Amino acid sequence: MARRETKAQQAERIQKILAALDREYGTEYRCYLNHETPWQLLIAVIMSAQCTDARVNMVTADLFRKYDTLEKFANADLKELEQDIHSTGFYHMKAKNIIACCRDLVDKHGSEVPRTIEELTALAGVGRKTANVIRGNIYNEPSIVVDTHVKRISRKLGLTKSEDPVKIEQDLMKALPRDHWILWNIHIITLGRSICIARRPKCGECFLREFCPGREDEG
DNA sequence: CTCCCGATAT
DNA sequence: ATATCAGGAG
Repeated sequence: MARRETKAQQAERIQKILAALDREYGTEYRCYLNHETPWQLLIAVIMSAQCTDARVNMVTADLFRKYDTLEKFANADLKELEQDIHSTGFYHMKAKNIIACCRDLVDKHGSEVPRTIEELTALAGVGRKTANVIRGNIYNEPSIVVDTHVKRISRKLGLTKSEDPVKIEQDLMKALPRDHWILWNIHIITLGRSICIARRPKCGECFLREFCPGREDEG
């Protein structure tokens, strides 16, 4: 039976992982979803569900020119918006949610994007993951975003054993220093897109290899 | 739990 | 053909 690593050992390993990520990717936050305003980011994140950010950016390039105000989204024609965002997938639900969400922003929030988890998740199409993206990116609130990459890679790195996003978020808050919470998400996405790819992870060329209990030995 | 769903890589 | 993509609603 494999010996379990102690708390101190794990803390030391995490420090090395964070240092390697900072060294490789830098410490400046960057957003992969193009936007100029908070409400644009909110709409982009709603559309990013089960869709690549590159695809969302292709759509928003035209979309944010056509609907250049929050009010235009709130008053958009459903069928027309469905066609406008068709290529992001799940377009019936996303279009419906975007309109309902923007109506709520206009009617109940003075056309501003709210700050709290409760207010954000009360919006149509906004779950915990989207709410945490807004809190971290727009309001600079320390928050852990658990998306598909964070879930997969945090599990591989042995920072959580859970499948539940809320539990993963809690585990990561305990494991990671608060000042790395926001950066963890974007660093792990960067890693997950280039090296720790879901279908075929390139463990042989991963700079976290020696710190990763989930690495696969390739022949 | 199921369903939503197109685009892309393998 | 199949897995995967900055998930969320019912």
